Amino acid sequence: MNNDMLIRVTRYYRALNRLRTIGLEKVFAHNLADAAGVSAAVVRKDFSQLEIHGQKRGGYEITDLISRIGTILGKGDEQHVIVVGCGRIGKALMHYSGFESDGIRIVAGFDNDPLVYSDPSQPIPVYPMSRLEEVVGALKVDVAIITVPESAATDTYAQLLEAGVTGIMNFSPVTLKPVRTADGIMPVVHNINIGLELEQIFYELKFPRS
Amino acid sequence: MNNDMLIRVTRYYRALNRLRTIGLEKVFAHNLADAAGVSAAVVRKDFSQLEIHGQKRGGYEITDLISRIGTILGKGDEQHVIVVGCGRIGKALMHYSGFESDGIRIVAGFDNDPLVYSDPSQPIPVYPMSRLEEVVGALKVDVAIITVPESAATDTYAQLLEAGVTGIMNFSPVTLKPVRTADGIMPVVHNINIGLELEQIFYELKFPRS
DNA sequence: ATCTTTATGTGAATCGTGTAACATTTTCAA
DNA sequence: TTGAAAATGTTACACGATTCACATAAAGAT
Repeated sequence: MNNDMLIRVTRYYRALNRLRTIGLEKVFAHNLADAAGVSAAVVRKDFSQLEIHGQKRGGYEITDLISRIGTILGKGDEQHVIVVGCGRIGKALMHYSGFESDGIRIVAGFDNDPLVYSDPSQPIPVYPMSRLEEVVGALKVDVAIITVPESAATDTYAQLLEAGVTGIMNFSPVTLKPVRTADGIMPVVHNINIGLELEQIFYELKFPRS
Repeated sequence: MNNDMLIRVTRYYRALNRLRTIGLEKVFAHNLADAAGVSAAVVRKDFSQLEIHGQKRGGYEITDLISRIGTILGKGDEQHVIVVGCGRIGKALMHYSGFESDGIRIVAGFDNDPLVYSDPSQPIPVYPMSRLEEVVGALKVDVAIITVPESAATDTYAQLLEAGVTGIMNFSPVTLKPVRTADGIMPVVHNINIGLELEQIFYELKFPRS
């Protein structure tokens, strides 16, 4: 499955869950198209490739669709994440409650500041970086969010790979590049650069496309 | 200019600034390619389309390149942004200092909680939502970051458009769609959905592509 | 029963983008 | 002065993804 398609399918999945809670039972291609911001043709094409079939004229049954897509997306178990770098942004993410509905749970934080990692008021345990490998091994975590300062990002990235964390969401302005590890694993890295994103917005406002 | 290309060009721009501070004067296509995580052919092609020309065998002069790309990207004046929703994430962004080097400044926050908007310890003034239009007009802001809870996102979006803010970076899990306004302006909306991003990482780990 | 409407599903056409190959130009060296 | 090496710049190509068009099937209406 393509990357763009993956995003769309995940959006379909979310939209379907919302529609189900409202009480709907059937859904049409153009509904999902609206929800995901694409055309109905794309939805049908996606489903065609995924071998998902609806009823002609009747649309798709939401319940079936959810379980079908859920399987494709590998849903099921709760997925565990750690936050490395518990400054303001890191703490904000640790407090963020919106992940739960996606089956994602933040299980630990890491920071080198004793004032942070020994603070019992945190809702989630925070450990010093020296315990990274130990905790990651014990909790079987393989995805981490990096919210350390720019200067520490590269080192942190290396330590995470060393500890066996192969999924990374990086909020630092440094662009981290995936490089196959010694044990032949290609890490998955998503770089989210807020400054870059804002710059793009300014550019698009200044030079509108259409 | 393409969206992907815009990202690359912005990356080139950043890399160039870093290289200049180090003291370099010339740069080659493959240097920038490394910095932006693409191939050298892409860099040359980008420059070709932008009508940026280097010296054969000599590469590109960094100073020229920076001013050239700066013009293309519309750099120059400092760009002002507001943060709407001053919860944990909003406050974290208001404190974040990494924007300055990009010429971006957060000039105000908005929140409906009096405990927040009357707190003088904030580094940046926070106003109640009722003063949105007034402040936006006075400060001539046209880009906002939305960090309100999911339930308030749609309303906030409408209020921002109403106030004349046409560039939006949305951190709420609701996907906001750009719709041409009454005065014929097409807003620029970037939805950043952290949960979605994490889900993608889990998927890619579970079903590796290569 | 037949006709119309509605929506799916798929094959073909189109569009855009990255890649690769190569010609071109410059520099350096012998 | 000639040749080799290094880097640019452009053209052609291949691939993928989206859109279009249309066949197909079901439901409802008259």
